[in-house]
Amino acid sequence: METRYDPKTVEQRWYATWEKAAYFEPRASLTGKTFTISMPPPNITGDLHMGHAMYTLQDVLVRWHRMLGDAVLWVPGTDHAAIATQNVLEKQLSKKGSSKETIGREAWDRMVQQWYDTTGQTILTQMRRLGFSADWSRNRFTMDTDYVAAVNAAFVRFWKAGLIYRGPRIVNWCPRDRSAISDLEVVFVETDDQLYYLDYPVEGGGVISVATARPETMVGDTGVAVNSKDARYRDLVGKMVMLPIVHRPVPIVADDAVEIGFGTGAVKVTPGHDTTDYEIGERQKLEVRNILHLDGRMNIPEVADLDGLKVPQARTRIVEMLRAEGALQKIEPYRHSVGHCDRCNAVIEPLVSSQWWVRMKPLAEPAIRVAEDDMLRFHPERWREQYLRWMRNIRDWCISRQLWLGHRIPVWTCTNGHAVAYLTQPTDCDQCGDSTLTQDPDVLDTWFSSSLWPFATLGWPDSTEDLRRFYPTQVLDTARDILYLWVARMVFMSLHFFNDIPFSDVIIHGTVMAPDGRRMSKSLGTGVDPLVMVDRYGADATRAWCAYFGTSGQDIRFSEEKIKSYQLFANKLWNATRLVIARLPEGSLPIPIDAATLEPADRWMLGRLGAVTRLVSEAFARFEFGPAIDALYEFAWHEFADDYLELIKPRLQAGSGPAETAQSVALHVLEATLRLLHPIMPFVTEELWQRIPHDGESIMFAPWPLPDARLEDPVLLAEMDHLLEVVRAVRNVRHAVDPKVRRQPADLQSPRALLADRVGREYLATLAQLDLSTGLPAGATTRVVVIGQTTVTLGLPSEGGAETQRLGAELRKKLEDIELIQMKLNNPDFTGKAPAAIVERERRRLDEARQAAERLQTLVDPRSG
RNA sequence: GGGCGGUUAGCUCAGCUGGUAGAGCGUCUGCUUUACACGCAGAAUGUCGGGGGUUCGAGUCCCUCACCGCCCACCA
Repeated sequence: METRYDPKTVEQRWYATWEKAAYFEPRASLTGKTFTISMPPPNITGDLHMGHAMYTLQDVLVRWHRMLGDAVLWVPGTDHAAIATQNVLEKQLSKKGSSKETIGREAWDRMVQQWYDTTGQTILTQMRRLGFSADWSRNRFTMDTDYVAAVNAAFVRFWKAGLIYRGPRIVNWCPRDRSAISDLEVVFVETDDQLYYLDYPVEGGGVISVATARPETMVGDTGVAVNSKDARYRDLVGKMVMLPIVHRPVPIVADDAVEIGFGTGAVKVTPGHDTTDYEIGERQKLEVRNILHLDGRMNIPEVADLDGLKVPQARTRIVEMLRAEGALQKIEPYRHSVGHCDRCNAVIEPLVSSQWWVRMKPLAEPAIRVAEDDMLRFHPERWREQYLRWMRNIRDWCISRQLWLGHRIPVWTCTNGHAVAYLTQPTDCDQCGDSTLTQDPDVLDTWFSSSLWPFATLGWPDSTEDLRRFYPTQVLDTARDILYLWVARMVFMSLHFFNDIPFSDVIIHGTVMAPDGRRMSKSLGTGVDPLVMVDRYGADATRAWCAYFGTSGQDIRFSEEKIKSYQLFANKLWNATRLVIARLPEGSLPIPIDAATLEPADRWMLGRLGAVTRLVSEAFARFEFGPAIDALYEFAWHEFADDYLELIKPRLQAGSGPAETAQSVALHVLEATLRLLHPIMPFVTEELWQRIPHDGESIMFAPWPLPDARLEDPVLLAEMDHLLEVVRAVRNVRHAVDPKVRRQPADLQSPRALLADRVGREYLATLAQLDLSTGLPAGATTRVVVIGQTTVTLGLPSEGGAETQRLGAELRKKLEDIELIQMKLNNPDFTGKAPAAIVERERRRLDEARQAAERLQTLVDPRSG
């Protein structure tokens, strides 16, 4: 074996082996249970980024459950991401001076198909490099024929249940995409703007002042609203005002949506272009006037000067006109949020348009209940409240988009005007038999189709074997930004179609930020390519980083050094394995451990393994991977390699008798540790596991280790701690006296090796009197070191220097501690009110501190001992 | 406007039901000891964002302020 672990070839080789052997496909369950995760489908346009690397958490879970013996299925796939993809393709066309309108629908569809065919698999191929054990044979795409059928089925069932309606309502209109978008796809950006105060003349004399950030919409005003409790305006309610410029009379109405304290307390109402105003208009029966074309330009034929202008120009022009009419009172600087399109960043223009809607109240109700009843659990738990808040305040969902890409709405209208939803293209109208049918031109919101993901990927609406076997799923892991867009919607979809939740545990993993704390983004140049990390440090190291930070629930700054530390960890495992199998004939079978020949160090090690096994299993069950990897790192590196392997080295080299036990214990612990680590670091563990004696074809299906509480021995643990303390003290003294000391016997360089046989045969009791002063050069002085109950006699060549001073400082600190504890124990409030166990512990601490002080005294001034 | 999260060693982060602060990286010292220098053995480093309070005792509970980040809202 090489002295270094090289992830590259190992990863490639094992991944190919696993995939070829169909290891990622579900096997028969040994537990009677299944374990299913639907992978959040990445956008087909996207490149792999750190967000996807976080899916490592899902792989950890599925790999763990495979080892537990469950039938495991992790379903991968991709989403067509209608708006995003359309933007990409439109950009391509515009580069060539063309557009989708120019090439026409047919050519466009071909272009889309070609795009899907060529880019579809890239991101999934990249995921393989991270070792993801998803069942690629079940890969799904939201535009697959089967999936389209599921989308249509969902739509038709909603339709039949009366949950879908079409109607004109105010929507968020993106003038660039020329499509409606849902509330969730509007991002609000704080903008420095201006607030305009306009004076509208009131019928019978006087004016009423209104404040607005959008003066250009005044040409669409159909009312002025005041709060009914506002004494200032009470007498004006019911009167008419005359709009400037268009010279159209509109009524003053009372509506309590108006805040008395804001602006002037009077609001111009533009039901056609403002969500709030639309609602006021509905309540007050105000006329809805449209003043915009679908591309966002002014549609105001009665004012030739304005018609066809873009909004900013129209605003300037209207302000001039208002000023000329004396209707502009003042302008104030104003900061407020302006809605932008999530995808193309254009300013959203609310307008009234006929769209398809899903009635949300009946769907939300059960979705609220499952979270309240804790059937649906969130990790971290606080996301439950966020989910509930959204679900409780939900509004109807606008599911139609005026795009050229996506699932067409399966509604056909005949010449007699009968609109009906069909699963497939109908030949004649259900209602009148008319055979001239036209399909609705709109497509569905991407999230309508993706919210069917967990069951549509398993074959729904057909009752397939997969659906029966693997649905509902268990865990859904994703980033928080699609909690409402996707997670919440999957919940109510599943409750509607299955009367069951789609998954029982939702993990919201932290978002990876750039090292400087900014958002990771390609445009900012702050993105980190996970594949570059895989190239540099290996997939295992990259995964370990994700697992470490992923489930803390906190956003995390990217730290390459931490990934690197896991690369070194993999290397450590590699070398520890080299040592353990150095004297083992190739092809050896597992060696059973003979309990009768176990020595204290062996029992200590096995006990520690049991404790770590328990800790890791419990942490995994709580989805807390950070503490799990931490414990495994500490255990494998420091306890197993640094302590145990050093202790048994002499035995390993001896070759027989106790050597065999040491060998078999070391192998046993190593093998179990590899299994515990496998879900997080699959490659290096498989490679090493295959090189040591093992049972089975792959570590992927090796049984998950069970903790053996019988082996955990607190007394032994305390004794080992004591031993290691003795070792440390001896080293310190040596270091104090002469940092450069190196002499025969070499054992002082490696006191653990020196102590090993005492730990073994004579047990720790021999430590009571430990003489390390033999074999020293002439002129050595002798020191006696007391550590707890152990006396160590050391022979050392010269007196100490700087280190003795350090020990002096340590002694002073100890004396301070003693004083502090003393004070505490002298306080009757403490001894009277604190629990007895705590007081007892303080007493013990005091004793220990005194002993330590004594020891330090000896070291600082050898003559005093 | 409302809500949530964060503020702990130089950096990145852990710290469960309150009992005198931990890890990794970095820094410093020594060591090429035949598993590993991608290593080993040691060391140093924190008024736990500020201020109050509860308590025998607070990083941990309560109040309050500040800053950073996120989410929600009919911010005319």
